[in-house]
Parts: sequence; structure tokens; C-alpha cells
Amino acid sequence: MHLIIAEKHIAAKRIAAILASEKIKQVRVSGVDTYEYESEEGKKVFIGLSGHIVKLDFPKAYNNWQKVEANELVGAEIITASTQVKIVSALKKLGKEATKVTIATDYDREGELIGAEALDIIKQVNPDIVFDRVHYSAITPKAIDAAFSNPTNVDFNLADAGHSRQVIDLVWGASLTRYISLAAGRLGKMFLSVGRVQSPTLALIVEREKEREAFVPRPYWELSAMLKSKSGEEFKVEHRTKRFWEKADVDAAMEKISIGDNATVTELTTSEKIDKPPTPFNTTEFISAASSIGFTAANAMRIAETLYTNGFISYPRTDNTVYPDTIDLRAQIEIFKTGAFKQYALKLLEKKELVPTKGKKETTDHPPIFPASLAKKSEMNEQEWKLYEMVVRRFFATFADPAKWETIKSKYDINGEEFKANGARLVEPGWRWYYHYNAPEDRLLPKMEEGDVHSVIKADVEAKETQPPGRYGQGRLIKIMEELGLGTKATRHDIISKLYSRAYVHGNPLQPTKTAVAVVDTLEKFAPTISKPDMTSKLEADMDRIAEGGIPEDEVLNESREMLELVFDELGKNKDDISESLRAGLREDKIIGVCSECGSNLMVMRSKRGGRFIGCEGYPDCTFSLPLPKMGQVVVTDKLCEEHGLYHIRIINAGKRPWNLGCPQCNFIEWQKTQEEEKLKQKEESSDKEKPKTLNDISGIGKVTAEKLADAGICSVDDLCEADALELAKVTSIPVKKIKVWQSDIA
DNA sequence: GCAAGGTC
Repeated sequence: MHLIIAEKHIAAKRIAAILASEKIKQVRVSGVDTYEYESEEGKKVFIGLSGHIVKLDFPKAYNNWQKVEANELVGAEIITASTQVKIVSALKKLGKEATKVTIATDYDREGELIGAEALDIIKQVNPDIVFDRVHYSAITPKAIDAAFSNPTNVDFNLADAGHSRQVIDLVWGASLTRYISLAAGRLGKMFLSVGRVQSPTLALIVEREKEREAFVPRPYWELSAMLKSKSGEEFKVEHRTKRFWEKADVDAAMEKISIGDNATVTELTTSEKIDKPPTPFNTTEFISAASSIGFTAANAMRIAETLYTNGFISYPRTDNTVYPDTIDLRAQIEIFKTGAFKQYALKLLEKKELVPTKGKKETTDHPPIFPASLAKKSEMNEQEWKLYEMVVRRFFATFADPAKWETIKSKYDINGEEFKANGARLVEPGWRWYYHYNAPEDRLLPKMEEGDVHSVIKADVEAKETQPPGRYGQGRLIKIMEELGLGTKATRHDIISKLYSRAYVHGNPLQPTKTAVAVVDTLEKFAPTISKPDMTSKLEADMDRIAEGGIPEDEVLNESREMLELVFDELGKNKDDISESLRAGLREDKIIGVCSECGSNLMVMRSKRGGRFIGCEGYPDCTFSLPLPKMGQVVVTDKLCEEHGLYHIRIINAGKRPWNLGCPQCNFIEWQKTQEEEKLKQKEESSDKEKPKTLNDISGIGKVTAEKLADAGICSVDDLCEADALELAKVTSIPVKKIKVWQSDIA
């Protein structure tokens, strides 16, 4: 039997369907669906993995953070544990029977490693198994047939390269995470994480925030005028000095301009601007485009995943921006000859030749993201449709003609002062007809000629300030991460989510917390290796060398561990400093504002019972306090409540949407209000109820109790109502609580 | 409870 192993279930299924000349049979092995058919060479069985089916970890003995020093992890043994038990057992079962194995995982480094992992498992039960490897960049008949008729060998050097990454990430990440968390006293759910990708990414965000804080705005002035043409059209012109840095200068220029003055056109240049169609979507470009229409990176990827598993779009995790020639692009457009995008598809198909644009990145992993099948709006929810539509439109746009703009540059003289205005008009929409997102608007100027005279109807000086650099939005951040080589197409959005769930950042654009600043500062000072993208660049270079066979994996790992030892030496020498500066940062994040009663800081505090609340540092002299939700990380934002002078609060629960609680005092007041309203409601409801007429009407009073009450002289509802609960309890030996409940029921 | 990388 010939066993073929793909990286994912759907790939195994589709490859089997392409290669089989007859109908394929679905067979369940150890709870895993496999696909098989008989060929001339014998039985072929296809199984899909689920990415990595094993993971690296330290032995259990290292699990206790308090007992095992962080640096002990540097040289600790690393074990491999299966994460996909069913798939592993299916592999063993099939591997025993197999006479040959073909690795058909994705055509990239991780794919090679994933294939080698599967092979390792099979070798445990079938040490002498014969195996080979196939490479494909798209699951189309053309590509798959070509791949399977040209099998090659598994590249164990490449797999080793991937394996070295796993080891280095685990060793550096786990040990430094543990160290920093212990130093900051943040254990349990609140631990502070450190990693080769997340820490440099966080450092980027912190660095930008520092630039913003250090930024000194500089005032400047802008001078503009409204002109009216002879035909009555109004338009705005700006002084040639875009920014006046001196108030006196702008005033002097303004002085010369009066309403009713002549504005003579001194120069008029028209030209044509070519606006090239966009390149095919890879993951980064897709996330960035989705981000520009309001999707978070993680959300965009989650929805893309749904669209992919339902067969609406191609594989969403790809670096590639060049369609491979194994895809029949015309046929792919013809799918849309009916349905919502009919007019666009028909228009495109009029073209004799369909030449798509090409992006800079051409890789072997998967094709760029393109629409795989025709969908109806009713088949999906609104968000899914929005992204599906964007993928369809983008796909079309890559075949469309450039857009053409007519641009006009014009200059004017108003009493010796030069003004200008730029106009632009879309004359040929080209690709922008297919892909209408983020389109710049036409800026129209009236028709005019050099020497024409307009009249000034308004002149304005506007005071402005230079602005600090903006915070990074998620789309922007993902692009920068890609440029710096941080993370992969499949993980960048996860890394960003991780920064949120660790409460290192909040908001979008991303804003770091003081804790994040403290962590980054500490790493940059004492463990700079892990805080910079260079660690990844060096790792990439080392992995290339391992893959080329230039250096054994062990050598790279040894060198890496030696470097980490040095880092721990440095950390050890500065233990107290580190602890102190981390705790100072953590403390700042807990400040909610100033206590209105005593002027001390209001802080997020823990009670002895483990709950938490907002308390005053002036305690015990001041007892002002506000409640906080029991669950989730408390993030103090920079938004200030104008009424109470407290910072707004956001609650982050892993896997849930953040809860913007707002000002804790406003929130508490709101809460009190709703509580009171509810009480009132309950009262109304209870007063609506008919009053009990006899003692027996009261719930909890049966024959026996009624007799007891009668012995004590309580014979009517009114008697009970007027009785002293304590006294009655003593006489009847009925619990006071019960009596009080009855009394309140009557009232 | 620790990383980053696959996949769902």
C-alpha cells in the first residue's frame, strides 16, 4: 500500500480526487477520515495531518515556576509530545501496512518539518519504510499531476532548520518569560510573556509611543482663499507657502488679500497620471486591505478561514503575490458569469488576453488568495460577504487596465502673493471600477485658461500644529512585521492578539501599557537580543545554512544556548534593578486617577480574599473605594472621564471581545441606579400580589406552624405583622429569619 | 501557566 501524507485534511481529499481515475473511498482510521482507491500499482491511501502533530516541550519536572529557576530551562532536555493523538495513531496503523510513503505537505520549510515529523512516527513502527516527497504550489490537476510524476527526496536539512527554530523559540521564550514574570511578581494568569517575535513587535509599538511623547508640536499657519470664477464656480486655493512658521509672515501675506481682489491664473499644467492596478492578495495584503475597511487582523483571518473551509476562497495563508501558471485564470473568472459580479466578469472576459499583475513576492507555498467559487449573499453573514466581495473584486482588478487621472496644477497671483490649487479627475476608471475601496475622490477645478481672472470671495488664516507620528494600526503593523521578517503569514495576526490578551496593548491603533514599556525597557537594557528583529534575521540566516548543509543543527543550537547563558549572566547581575523597574511600570498601570476625597492616587488593588477593587492609597485615613468586575485583566486607558477625573477602564478576557467599562465611577453609579430600579420593580411586583388573608396563605406556614403560632397568640395575618420577631422566635422556636421573611411578605 | 509555528 502506498500512503500519501498531506498537511491538512482537505488537501489530502482533493489530491486523492485529482489522482484517482475511479471513485475514491472514504475510510475512517482511528477516528481520522482517509481516502483510498485501487490503482495499477496497488492501493493508495491519502491522509491529511493538521499542521504540526507533535510539539516540543520541557519534561514535567520543569513545570513549577517557583521551584525551577528560569535559567535551568536553557540547558534542559526537550521532549516531543504528540498533540494530535488520533492522527498519530492513524499514521502508525497505516504506516505498518505501507510499503511506501509520499510526503505531500506544503511546499515550504514548516511543511518539510511537518512531513519529517509524520515520517518519524511511521519509522517507529516501520523502520525501513521507503519514502519520497512531492512539491506543488496549487492543488489543481495540472500542478498535482506534475508533482506526482516528479517525486524528489525529503529534505532533512530543511526539516532540521525548522526544528532548530522550534528549539530556539521554546528555550528563549520559555526561560525569559519565566524570568521576567518572576522578577515582576506576576505569576498565574497575569504572567508577562517574552518571545522572538512578540517582543520586537511590542518594542516597535513602545518605540512609537515614546516618539509621540517626546514630540514637541510646532505651531504653524495656513493661508487659503476661496475664489469665484466668471461662471460662478467656487473653489479653494492655498498659498504657495504651505506652512508659515511665523505668525508675522502669514499676517503680512493676509494683509495683502481682500475680498473682491483679482486672482489671475499665472500657470496651468494638465497632465495624465497612470494609476496601476493592484497586485494579487497574499495574507499580508489581504489583512491590510481588510483592516482599511474596519476589520481587525484576527477577525479578518477568522472570517477568511470560514470562507476557505466553505470553498469560497482559496487558501488564505500565503506569501505569494504571483499566480502560478498551473491555475486556469480565465476559467476562474468565468465562474462569475452569473451572480452578483456578472457585469464585472463579463466585462473582463471581453479581453482577448488576461494578463494579471504580479507582486514582488513569488513563493512556492500556495497561490495568492483568489475566489474559488461563486457565492450568493444569502449564503453568508454580512461580514463574510464583505470580505468575499473584496477578494472577488481584488481578483478582477489584477486583470484590469490601469486607471487614468487627468491632473491639473494651477497657480494664481493675488496682489503679488502666489497661490495654487491641484485638481484631479478620474477619466478612465480601469481597475477602480472593479475594486472601489479607498478610492481618492475627484478634486475638480472649474475650466479655465492662463490669464483668466477670478475674484476672491474669502480668505482665511488657519492656526495649526505639527502632529506626532501616528500610532500603528493593525494593518500597518502587520506590514511592518512582514518587512522586518517578524512572524509568518499564519501567525502575525496571532502575535498581535497575544499582545492584547497579555494587556501589553489596548485600542486600535495600538497603544502600549506602562507594563509593556517596562518590559521592553528591561529587555532592551539586559536582554537586547530578544527585543530586536535581528534575532529573527540571524535565525533565518542560520536556518539557511542548516538547510544548505553548511552547518549541523546542533552547532546552531549550542551557539544559541551559549548566547542565552550570557543573557542570563547579565540578568542575574542586575536582578534587583530589573525587579524594581518592572514593578514601577506595573504600578503605573494600576493608577486610575486622583481620589476626589483626599487627593491620593486611586489604584487597582487586591483584597485579602483575592478579589479586587479600586482603592485609595490614603487608606486607612481615606476609605474611598469603587468595585471592579471579578474576571478579566483590567486595562487603564488614557481616556479621562471629565466628570470624575478617572481614566476609563477596559476589561480583557481571553477569547472574548474587550469590554469597555468606561469611567469606573460612572459605571458604579449606573450600576447602583439599575439596582435601585430593580428593587423598585420587585417591590411593585410584590405589592401587586394579593395580600395573604389568613396565616395559611403565607408560604412556609402549614398546619403545625399555624398551631405553634396560635399557642403564642398569633391567630391572624395582622397579629403576625405586629409581632416582635425576636420575641416570637423565642416563644415558638421558629427561626427569626423565617418570621422576618413572612412579615416582609405581608408588607 | 511559559514560544512560535502549523491547522480548524
